[in-house]
Amino acid sequence: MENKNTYPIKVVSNLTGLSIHVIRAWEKRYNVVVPQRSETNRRLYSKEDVEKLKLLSTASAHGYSIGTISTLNYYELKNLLNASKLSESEFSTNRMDQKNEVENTSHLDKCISAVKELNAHGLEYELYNALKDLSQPKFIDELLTPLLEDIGDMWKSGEIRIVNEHVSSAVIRKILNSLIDNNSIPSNAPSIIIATPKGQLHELGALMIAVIASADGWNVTYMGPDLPAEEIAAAIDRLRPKIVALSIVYPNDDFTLDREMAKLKRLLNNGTKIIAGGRSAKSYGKTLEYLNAKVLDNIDDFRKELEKVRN
Amino acid sequence: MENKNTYPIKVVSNLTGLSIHVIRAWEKRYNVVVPQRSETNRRLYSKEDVEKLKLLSTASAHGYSIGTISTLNYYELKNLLNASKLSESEFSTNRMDQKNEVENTSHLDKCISAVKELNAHGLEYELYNALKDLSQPKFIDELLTPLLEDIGDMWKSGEIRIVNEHVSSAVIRKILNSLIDNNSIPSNAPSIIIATPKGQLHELGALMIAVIASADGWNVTYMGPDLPAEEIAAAIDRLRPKIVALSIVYPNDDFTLDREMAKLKRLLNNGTKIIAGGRSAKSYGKTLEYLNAKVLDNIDDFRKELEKVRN
DNA sequence: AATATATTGTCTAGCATTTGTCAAGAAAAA
DNA sequence: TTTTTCTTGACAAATGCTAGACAATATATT
Repeated sequence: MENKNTYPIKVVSNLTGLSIHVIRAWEKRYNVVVPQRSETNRRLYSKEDVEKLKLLSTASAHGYSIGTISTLNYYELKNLLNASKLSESEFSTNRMDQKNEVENTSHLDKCISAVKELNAHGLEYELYNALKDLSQPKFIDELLTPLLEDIGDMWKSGEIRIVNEHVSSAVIRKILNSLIDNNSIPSNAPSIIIATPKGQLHELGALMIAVIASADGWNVTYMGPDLPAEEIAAAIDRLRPKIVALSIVYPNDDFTLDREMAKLKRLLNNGTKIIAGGRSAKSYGKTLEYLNAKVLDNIDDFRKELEKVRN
Repeated sequence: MENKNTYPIKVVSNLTGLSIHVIRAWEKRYNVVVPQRSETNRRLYSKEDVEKLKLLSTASAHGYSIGTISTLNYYELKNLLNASKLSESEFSTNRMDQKNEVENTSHLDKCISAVKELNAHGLEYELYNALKDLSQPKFIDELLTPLLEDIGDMWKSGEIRIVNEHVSSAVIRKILNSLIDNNSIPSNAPSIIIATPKGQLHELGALMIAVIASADGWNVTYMGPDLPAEEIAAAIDRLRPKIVALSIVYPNDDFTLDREMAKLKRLLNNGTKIIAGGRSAKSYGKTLEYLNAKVLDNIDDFRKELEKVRN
């Protein structure tokens, strides 16, 4: 194979989820990987470099400081992550052959084609493929989120039918479900409840949040869509979670939600933190403020909030 | 084994469920563990440190005060927890521990307990356990089906709340999804579309059917719940499946469904076979007969029908 | 029973280190 | 031209450290 040292830094950044700056900083400060250089001094990363950086990236994301793990080699890193039961999502679908190259059509484009063609298998295959290439955060932030937006747009514009949206949702739901790993969390991990209030049927956003919290080591209880306030309150009472995350997607002309939120407020008395997110969360500003809910714009803020509450 | 002291305090906090503050406090006050320090005075914990802290954490969570157990070593702690039947196993809620020895409690009973306790992880764990013990058909016929019936009954009788039903559904959906294997299906496998018509929100039956068809080597396109007739027709038109399976769960006072079925009939003209199943399918006898649909009572008949159509 | 004492988890303040991010200016690639 | 990449240096945010204080419980003493 000719393409042994073929990854420029931008590609490495995409593959690992690390920013270009961070990759260079880690090299400068710790020599975590020292890529070959082109004749003109460009960094050229090998496949092994990328793999090691992926491991370092997930380890770093789970609290290991780069300084302490920078000296470990590939296998020591593997052990470290296995020992902590934090191994990155394992999708060794041995069947899926490696067509690593040919990245000209992006994952997103392929996914959109599959959606239009009502090709559920194609969509699923492509998403798993992307998962192999991208880190999990990138998968969610840069593929799934825009894909869902595009599907929504295409649906609104009549470019696709309801059935396309349904089938795609089913596939995405399946994949998100498979990413929620409940087996590797410590017994006394902090708990989070995830629900979408009554009148809110769309659940993919909630599932994404569930995946993120699970990857971050939270004890996730996913309650699904369309749950009345008193039911959410009952669950809080029973499970005493640190956080209740509400996913709110539908636009703001929905008075049911206001009523439900008021009810929830009445029913709560303990210190559980409430986080609201989703496309339309902001439109309920007053209601949510009244609930002492933290309103989050985007997924990354949700990640940060998780960290904050945890400590 | 290399005894790497590589765990920084943040990771230890995540692994043990203890806050960083508590870890330091316990060290300052009782020296429960005394980690090595880095050159710059950062704490570096060993694997043994982490294990001991885990034990201390669960013991503490179960009422032992840290002062009284701080002097115990690893094995004394183990004994203590075993003696109290509080092993750190992730899924032993203290309630269930007491009937530990009684293996005659069936999977079903354990699942029902988990449902009542709103213990999503317990339910998931138990179902996976059952999956290991039982063959897939038995799992569906003898565990999942009665479990769903029981959940329905308990819900109707007010023994459990809506939220119990929701959480359980989410878990079961997750497991069923994971059982649909789309990777090992040959490209020329016969196709089947699975949907629940409009007005039919409950989808677990449909998912069970999807699992069965998938296990039988069919190319499954699962379209999810609540799909209008013209959308189903569009999908049939596009995918040309051999079978369309409709899952009908709600009781028979639903006129929407009659209308939807009539519409579907109008929209279809090819030779696709339609199968209807689900608790309430029979109540729609006339309507479905008019559609030339085959109405099936139980899952086994569905399996047989699959075989018949395939050949 | 009431009071005193001890225990324990949580928090703050001030300082040091670590780490992610950015800017500027030059060079190479698209 | 525009984008990408390079190096260097600087900065700000995050994290960790110590010491000490506080409030809520638990335990002991009167």
